[in-house]
Amino acid sequence: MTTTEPIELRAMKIVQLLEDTYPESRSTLIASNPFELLIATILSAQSTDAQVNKVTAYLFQKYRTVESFATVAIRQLESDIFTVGYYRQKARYIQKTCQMLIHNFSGKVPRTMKELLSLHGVGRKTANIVLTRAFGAVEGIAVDTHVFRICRRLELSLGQTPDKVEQDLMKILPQENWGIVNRLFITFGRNICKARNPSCDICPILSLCPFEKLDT
DNA sequence: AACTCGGGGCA
DNA sequence: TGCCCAGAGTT
Repeated sequence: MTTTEPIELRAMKIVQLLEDTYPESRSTLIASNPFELLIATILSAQSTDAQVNKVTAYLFQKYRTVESFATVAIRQLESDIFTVGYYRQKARYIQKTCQMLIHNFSGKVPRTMKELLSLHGVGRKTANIVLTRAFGAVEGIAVDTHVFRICRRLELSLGQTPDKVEQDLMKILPQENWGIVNRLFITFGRNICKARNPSCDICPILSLCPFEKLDT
Protein backbone atom coordinates (compact mmCIF):
# COMPACT_ATOMS: atom_id res chain seq x y z
CA MET A 1 0.00 0.00 0.00
CA THR A 2 1.03 3.58 -0.47
CA THR A 3 1.61 5.31 2.83
CA THR A 4 1.52 8.89 1.53
CA GLU A 5 -2.06 8.65 0.31
CA PRO A 6 -4.56 10.77 2.28
CA ILE A 7 -6.61 8.63 4.63
CA GLU A 8 -9.87 10.03 3.22
CA LEU A 9 -8.98 8.77 -0.24
CA ARG A 10 -7.97 5.35 1.02
CA ALA A 11 -11.18 5.11 3.06
CA MET A 12 -13.23 6.01 -0.01
CA LYS A 13 -11.52 3.28 -2.03
CA ILE A 14 -12.14 0.77 0.75
CA VAL A 15 -15.86 1.55 0.86
CA GLN A 16 -16.05 1.40 -2.95
CA LEU A 17 -14.35 -1.99 -3.13
CA LEU A 18 -16.51 -3.44 -0.35
CA GLU A 19 -19.65 -2.17 -2.12
CA ASP A 20 -18.46 -3.95 -5.26
CA THR A 21 -17.82 -7.09 -3.22
CA TYR A 22 -21.23 -7.00 -1.53
CA PRO A 23 -23.56 -5.45 -4.15
CA GLU A 24 -26.66 -6.46 -2.17
CA SER A 25 -25.63 -4.03 0.56
CA ARG A 26 -27.11 -1.12 -1.38
CA SER A 27 -30.41 -2.57 -2.53
CA THR A 28 -31.55 -3.59 0.95
CA LEU A 29 -30.51 -0.41 2.67
CA ILE A 30 -34.02 0.96 3.17
CA ALA A 31 -36.38 -1.36 5.01
CA SER A 32 -40.05 -1.23 4.07
CA ASN A 33 -41.50 -1.47 7.56
CA PRO A 34 -39.88 0.58 10.36
CA PHE A 35 -41.79 -1.17 13.12
CA GLU A 36 -40.84 -4.67 12.01
CA LEU A 37 -37.25 -3.53 11.55
CA LEU A 38 -37.22 -2.14 15.09
CA ILE A 39 -38.50 -5.38 16.60
CA ALA A 40 -36.18 -7.51 14.47
CA THR A 41 -33.22 -5.37 15.51
CA ILE A 42 -34.06 -5.66 19.20
CA LEU A 43 -34.26 -9.43 18.71
CA SER A 44 -30.96 -9.59 16.84
CA ALA A 45 -28.64 -8.80 19.76
CA GLN A 46 -26.11 -11.62 20.10
CA SER A 47 -28.19 -13.84 17.85
CA THR A 48 -27.83 -15.12 14.30
CA ASP A 49 -29.85 -13.95 11.31
CA ALA A 50 -31.31 -17.45 11.03
CA GLN A 51 -32.59 -17.33 14.60
CA VAL A 52 -34.08 -13.86 14.14
CA ASN A 53 -35.67 -14.56 10.76
CA LYS A 54 -37.35 -17.66 12.07
CA VAL A 55 -38.80 -15.82 15.05
CA THR A 56 -39.91 -12.71 13.18
CA ALA A 57 -41.66 -14.73 10.48
CA TYR A 58 -43.79 -16.35 13.16
CA LEU A 59 -44.14 -13.21 15.27
CA PHE A 60 -45.44 -10.84 12.60
CA GLN A 61 -47.90 -13.44 11.43
CA LYS A 62 -49.28 -13.85 14.94
CA TYR A 63 -49.11 -10.23 16.10
CA ARG A 64 -50.35 -7.75 13.52
CA THR A 65 -50.48 -4.53 15.51
CA VAL A 66 -48.36 -2.60 17.96
CA GLU A 67 -51.24 -2.92 20.43
CA SER A 68 -51.15 -6.71 20.33
CA PHE A 69 -47.47 -6.68 21.32
CA ALA A 70 -48.22 -4.15 24.04
CA THR A 71 -51.05 -6.11 25.65
CA VAL A 72 -50.12 -9.79 25.28
CA ALA A 73 -49.16 -11.66 28.46
CA ILE A 74 -45.41 -11.39 28.89
CA ARG A 75 -45.09 -15.16 29.43
CA GLN A 76 -46.74 -15.73 26.07
CA LEU A 77 -44.40 -13.35 24.32
CA GLU A 78 -41.43 -15.01 26.00
CA SER A 79 -42.45 -18.42 24.71
CA ASP A 80 -43.02 -16.98 21.22
CA ILE A 81 -39.40 -15.82 20.99
CA PHE A 82 -37.88 -18.64 23.04
CA THR A 83 -35.36 -19.62 20.37
CA VAL A 84 -33.33 -16.41 20.41
CA GLY A 85 -30.77 -15.55 23.07
CA TYR A 86 -31.74 -13.28 25.97
CA TYR A 87 -35.37 -14.06 25.21
CA ARG A 88 -36.74 -12.97 28.60
CA GLN A 89 -35.16 -9.51 28.48
CA LYS A 90 -36.08 -9.12 24.83
CA ALA A 91 -39.71 -9.97 25.51
CA ARG A 92 -39.75 -7.23 28.14
CA TYR A 93 -37.93 -4.80 25.86
CA ILE A 94 -40.38 -5.42 23.02
CA GLN A 95 -43.46 -5.08 25.19
CA LYS A 96 -42.23 -1.96 26.99
CA THR A 97 -41.10 -0.37 23.73
CA CYS A 98 -44.50 -1.04 22.12
CA GLN A 99 -46.28 0.46 25.12
CA MET A 100 -44.05 3.52 24.84
CA LEU A 101 -44.67 3.75 21.08
CA ILE A 102 -48.40 3.90 21.76
CA HIS A 103 -48.17 6.23 24.72
CA ASN A 104 -45.51 8.66 23.50
CA PHE A 105 -45.36 8.39 19.72
CA SER A 106 -48.92 7.67 18.50
CA GLY A 107 -47.98 4.07 17.79
CA LYS A 108 -45.35 5.05 15.20
CA VAL A 109 -41.60 4.50 15.24
CA PRO A 110 -39.97 7.88 15.91
CA ARG A 111 -37.42 9.29 13.47
CA THR A 112 -34.80 10.91 15.66
CA MET A 113 -31.91 9.46 17.62
CA LYS A 114 -33.09 11.10 20.84
CA GLU A 115 -36.59 9.71 20.59
CA LEU A 116 -35.42 6.23 19.63
CA LEU A 117 -33.01 6.14 22.56
CA SER A 118 -35.89 6.94 24.92
CA LEU A 119 -37.43 3.55 24.09
CA HIS A 120 -36.69 0.82 26.63
CA GLY A 121 -34.33 -1.73 25.11
CA VAL A 122 -33.23 0.55 22.28
CA GLY A 123 -29.62 1.65 22.57
CA ARG A 124 -27.25 3.48 20.30
CA LYS A 125 -26.64 0.59 17.90
CA THR A 126 -30.29 -0.35 17.47
CA ALA A 127 -31.25 3.31 17.04
CA ASN A 128 -28.54 3.76 14.43
CA ILE A 129 -29.67 0.74 12.45
CA VAL A 130 -33.32 1.85 12.48
CA LEU A 131 -32.44 5.42 11.53
CA THR A 132 -30.22 4.25 8.71
CA ARG A 133 -32.26 1.44 7.25
CA ALA A 134 -35.80 2.63 7.92
CA PHE A 135 -35.43 6.36 7.37
CA GLY A 136 -32.10 6.91 5.63
CA ALA A 137 -31.45 9.56 8.28
CA VAL A 138 -27.99 8.87 9.59
CA GLU A 139 -26.75 10.59 12.73
CA GLY A 140 -23.63 8.52 13.29
CA ILE A 141 -21.82 5.25 12.72
CA ALA A 142 -22.52 2.38 15.10
CA VAL A 143 -19.15 0.99 16.13
CA ASP A 144 -19.45 -2.62 17.22
CA THR A 145 -16.67 -5.17 17.70
CA HIS A 146 -16.40 -5.80 13.95
CA VAL A 147 -16.17 -2.13 13.00
CA PHE A 148 -13.77 -1.51 15.85
CA ARG A 149 -11.41 -4.33 14.88
CA ILE A 150 -11.46 -3.52 11.16
CA CYS A 151 -10.79 0.17 11.76
CA ARG A 152 -7.73 -0.73 13.79
CA ARG A 153 -6.39 -3.14 11.20
CA LEU A 154 -6.98 -0.70 8.35
CA GLU A 155 -5.59 2.09 10.53
CA LEU A 156 -8.62 4.23 9.81
CA SER A 157 -8.76 4.86 13.56
CA LEU A 158 -6.60 3.69 16.41
CA GLY A 159 -9.06 5.04 19.00
CA GLN A 160 -9.29 3.09 22.21
CA THR A 161 -13.06 3.36 22.62
CA PRO A 162 -16.00 2.93 20.22
CA ASP A 163 -16.91 6.60 20.67
CA LYS A 164 -13.44 7.74 19.63
CA VAL A 165 -13.44 5.42 16.61
CA GLU A 166 -16.86 6.74 15.60
CA GLN A 167 -15.62 10.33 15.81
CA ASP A 168 -12.61 9.50 13.64
CA LEU A 169 -14.75 7.68 11.06
CA MET A 170 -17.19 10.57 10.82
CA LYS A 171 -14.29 12.89 10.00
CA ILE A 172 -12.82 10.54 7.40
CA LEU A 173 -15.95 9.39 5.58
CA PRO A 174 -18.54 11.59 3.82
CA GLN A 175 -21.89 11.51 5.59
CA GLU A 176 -23.57 9.84 2.62
CA ASN A 177 -21.44 6.77 3.33
CA TRP A 178 -22.12 6.51 7.04
CA GLY A 179 -25.21 4.37 6.68
CA ILE A 180 -23.62 1.68 4.58
CA VAL A 181 -20.31 1.44 6.41
CA ASN A 182 -21.76 -0.62 9.23
CA ARG A 183 -23.30 -3.24 7.02
CA LEU A 184 -20.26 -3.44 4.77
CA PHE A 185 -17.79 -3.75 7.63
CA ILE A 186 -19.87 -6.26 9.54
CA THR A 187 -20.41 -8.49 6.51
CA PHE A 188 -16.72 -8.13 5.68
CA GLY A 189 -15.79 -8.81 9.31
CA ARG A 190 -17.81 -12.00 9.52
CA ASN A 191 -16.70 -13.44 6.20
CA ILE A 192 -13.12 -12.31 5.70
CA CYS A 193 -11.64 -9.91 8.25
CA LYS A 194 -12.47 -12.24 11.13
CA ALA A 195 -11.29 -11.70 14.68
CA ARG A 196 -9.08 -14.76 14.43
CA ASN A 197 -7.55 -16.31 11.33
CA PRO A 198 -8.61 -13.53 8.96
CA SER A 199 -8.78 -14.68 5.33
CA CYS A 200 -6.26 -12.19 4.01
CA ASP A 201 -5.58 -14.47 1.03
CA ILE A 202 -9.03 -13.74 -0.41
CA CYS A 203 -9.39 -10.17 0.88
CA PRO A 204 -10.69 -7.67 -1.71
CA ILE A 205 -9.00 -4.72 0.01
CA LEU A 206 -5.68 -6.30 0.87
CA SER A 207 -3.82 -3.77 -1.26
CA LEU A 208 -5.28 -0.97 0.88
CA CYS A 209 -4.51 -2.61 4.21
CA PRO A 210 -1.44 -2.12 6.38
CA PHE A 211 -2.34 -5.08 8.59
CA GLU A 212 0.34 -7.75 8.64
CA LYS A 213 -1.86 -10.62 9.85
CA LEU A 214 -0.48 -10.22 13.33
CA ASP A 215 -2.93 -11.16 16.05
CA THR A 216 -4.37 -8.01 17.56
C1' DA B 1 -16.35 -0.45 34.70
C1' DA B 2 -18.19 -4.84 35.59
C1' DC B 3 -22.01 -7.77 35.47
C1' DT B 4 -26.07 -10.26 33.54
C1' DC B 5 -28.89 -12.52 30.28
C1' DG B 6 -28.85 -17.23 26.61
C1' DG B 7 -29.05 -19.98 22.38
C1' DG B 8 -26.14 -20.98 18.48
C1' DG B 9 -21.64 -21.13 15.76
C1' DC B 10 -17.24 -22.74 15.63
C1' DA B 11 -12.72 -24.93 16.79
C1' DT C 1 -16.47 -28.69 25.73
C1' DG C 2 -15.06 -23.82 25.96
C1' DC C 3 -15.08 -19.47 23.96
C1' DC C 4 -17.34 -15.86 21.48
C1' DC C 5 -21.16 -13.18 19.59
C1' DA C 6 -24.94 -6.79 14.60
C1' DG C 7 -26.58 -5.21 22.89
C1' DA C 8 -28.71 -2.78 26.62
C1' DG C 9 -29.98 -2.09 31.43
C1' DT C 10 -28.55 -2.24 36.12
C1' DT C 11 -25.47 -1.64 40.01
